Amino acid sequence: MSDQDTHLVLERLLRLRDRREPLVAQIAEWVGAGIIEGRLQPGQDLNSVELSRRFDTSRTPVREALMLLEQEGLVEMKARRRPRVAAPSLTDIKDIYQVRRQLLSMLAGLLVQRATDAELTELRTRVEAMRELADAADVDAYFWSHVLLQERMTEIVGNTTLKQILDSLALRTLMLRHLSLTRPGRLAYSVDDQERLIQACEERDGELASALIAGATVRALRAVEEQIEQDTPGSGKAARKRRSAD
Amino acid sequence: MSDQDTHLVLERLLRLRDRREPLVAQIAEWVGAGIIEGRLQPGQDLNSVELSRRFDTSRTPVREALMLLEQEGLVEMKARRRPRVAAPSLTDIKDIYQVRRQLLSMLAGLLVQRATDAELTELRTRVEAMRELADAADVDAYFWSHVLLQERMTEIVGNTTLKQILDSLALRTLMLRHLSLTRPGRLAYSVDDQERLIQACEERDGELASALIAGATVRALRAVEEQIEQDTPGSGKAARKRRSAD
DNA sequence: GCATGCGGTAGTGTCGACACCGTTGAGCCA
DNA sequence: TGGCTCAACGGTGTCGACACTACCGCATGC
Repeated sequence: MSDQDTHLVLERLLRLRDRREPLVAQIAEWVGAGIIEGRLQPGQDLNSVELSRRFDTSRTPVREALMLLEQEGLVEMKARRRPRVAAPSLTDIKDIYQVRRQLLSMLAGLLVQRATDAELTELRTRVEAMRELADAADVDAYFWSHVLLQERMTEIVGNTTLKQILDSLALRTLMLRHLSLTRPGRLAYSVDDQERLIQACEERDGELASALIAGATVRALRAVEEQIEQDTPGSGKAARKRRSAD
Repeated sequence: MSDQDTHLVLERLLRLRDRREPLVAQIAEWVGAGIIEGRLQPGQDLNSVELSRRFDTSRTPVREALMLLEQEGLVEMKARRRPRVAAPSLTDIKDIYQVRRQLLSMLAGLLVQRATDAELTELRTRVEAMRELADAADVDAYFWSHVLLQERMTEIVGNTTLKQILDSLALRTLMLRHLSLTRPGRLAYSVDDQERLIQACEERDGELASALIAGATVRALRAVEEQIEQDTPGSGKAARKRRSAD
């Protein structure tokens, strides 16, 4: 998947289409993608003057873009302080995954109730494509397909509120998931989870689907935790996660 | 409960403390309270020029305040269009309550696990105060106490993400709840629900607590639905709820 | 009478400037 | 040397102005 597509996905997750001017959208996408891809480190200052120079605009649209990302939990803003890339603590991360688990299992239940057979077929096609990406160890492509799959599921279920919240939580975990999927073997596990989930949906077994997706979420969190442990032996040097309220 | 307190609650729900300049906070509180109290009707235009005149500022802080409220679902903004007071459709409302039910039942489960006895005592005290308000039919005071009670519960549980989402959903339903609690008998039902919930927590029965709060949410939705039916006989005159994407 | 095209108006998005505040580093004192 | 003060700097919040656009009423043609 190309950078072009990355921005398309971000545009959808941030609901930029028609909601914001293209200028603001462009900035939000660039910064958002930077955070997710790790180009911008957690805790790093996001100087609005510098950003406005980079995009050759005034600070007003930059500010607006940063506020958008703040809402999605990617950026932290305090009055009169420089905005920074969000640096969620381990506790924050666990909290996010806990809520996510609950809502995903709700999603699975609704999916079983509401998805048509045709829609399930479509989802299965997507998962099969993902299996190929996983086999090819194409982490980036797999990663974004995963996001798109989930977005499609929320669309099928049709609960706008649920979709918005899950999109927001997805964004928050994107940078972490990007890390965790890099772990060897994780891709295969992940695609297996997806396949089992689709199967349960096809068998119209809501309980099973909920349980499967909840389990997958727990495993995803565990992978992230291990990755963080590994990144910070003792109390690491640079990329150490800091409590957001410090 | 006075207007003063209303604004204090709003300040907390909108997380304005330290996050925004006082000027922005003031505008957001005024508009937010207006929407919740019904002073500003759903669908009504929120002219930023007029607002800036009212607060004797430029349009920049007004814009920022409106964006804050947009995040919380109280205001709808489309690029180059006038911001409007959100007018959720009946479907939207059902969706919100569905998600809310799920998260509240998660909250109840966690509350049972994590709340200390002292904290439960505190909650019980609050509920007892609420019963008095309900007996006195002091709708406004009951209404805000209810919001505060829930906010306290989320604090006790200590999951920041969960708290933020529930606060946001609470705001979205506030104007509806304000209506629904006005219905005769509703206050008594509501306080009964709260009392049973606390009891279940004291007995450390997570399943029961979850079920109770879920039931209470369903009843709240039903009350809102009835209220809307009543407000719009056939396809009412002024305050008819309109699809947000029209 | 009705649809269509066309200004005028009102309101939004962006800009550059300015005032205010947080930060930082140099100098000072103990 | 170590902690404190303070001033210069860098960056944020707000402002008023301007360009652009959605909206609305009007006129025109049929």
